[in-house]
Amino acid sequence: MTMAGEKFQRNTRQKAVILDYIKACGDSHIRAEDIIAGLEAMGEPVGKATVYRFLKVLESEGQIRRYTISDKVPACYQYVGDQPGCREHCHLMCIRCQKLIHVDNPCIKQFVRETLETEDFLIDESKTVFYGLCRDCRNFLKQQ
Amino acid sequence: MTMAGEKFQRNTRQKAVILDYIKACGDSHIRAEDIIAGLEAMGEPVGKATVYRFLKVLESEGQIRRYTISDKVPACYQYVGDQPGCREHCHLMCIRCQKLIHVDNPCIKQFVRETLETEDFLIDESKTVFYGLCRDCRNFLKQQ
DNA sequence: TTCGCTGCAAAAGTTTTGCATGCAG
DNA sequence: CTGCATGCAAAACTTTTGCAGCGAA
Repeated sequence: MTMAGEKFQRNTRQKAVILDYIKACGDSHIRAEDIIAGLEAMGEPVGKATVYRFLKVLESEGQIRRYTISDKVPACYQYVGDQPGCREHCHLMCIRCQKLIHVDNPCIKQFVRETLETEDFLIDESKTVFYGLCRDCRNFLKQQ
Repeated sequence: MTMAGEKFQRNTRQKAVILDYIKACGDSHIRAEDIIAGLEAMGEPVGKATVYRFLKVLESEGQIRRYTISDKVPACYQYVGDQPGCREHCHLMCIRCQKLIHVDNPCIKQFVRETLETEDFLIDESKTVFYGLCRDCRNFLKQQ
């Protein structure tokens, strides 16, 4: 018997190794291709379609987060975990070195409140990524 | 004889109608496909490759801005004009209906300033997309 | 007469889907 | 048994590229 909105999920070797692999990557951002190649190298090959399908499930469950840095680069994924507290902040990402910085700024909280009032739009702050250039990369580019 | 970094550009009918079309769209975001279809409908057909190639040129010149809202949706373009920065803004996107809303909020400007000071991180506000649910979609989900 | 520009088709590259088979429950 | 899951290949889709011919300067 399944609940209304969610589909019953079977436990398979493939799902287990995919999730383990993502968890083992910690804070770093990995692409679907990394998972496929990594599991292949570990002697636990999983089909490409299976990986993409399960990534969608994990994302909809909130277990992982999907980042679209740009459309020139494949999407990246990151393990979030079950603790809801870690979702209450947004991120800065450097478009050059892909460094990720956590941000918890009152301006953003205020903006989220205002947007709900003025636009009637409920922002999910945890999905927010600000793109730009970090200090190191700006210095590097200056020297070019 | 061309300057160091820039390539000499020839004036052609295609470039003229493409740029005119983008300008005529004003503030709205248009996709490459919109331009191709629009010009086709106007009796000024331009090849797909030509459109994409010229869009890249216009973007590198700063005449238009390119938005990658998500990789589920094609890139959008907008005319900027001669005063880059004057239309700097970010976006709200509904994760259910994919509606896009323009936002020009002082909280965000403030956040961008603070982030440059405290994190030494230079945010490109125009690349920012806040994801969430619009009023219509929240009402729809409530009724489920 | 240059040599950048155009347009078509094909390629590139990530993500999705159809379908036959496999296997968890 | 049931029917969701898997894996392969093909498709879907946006964007890029190769190339022969065109045309602006």
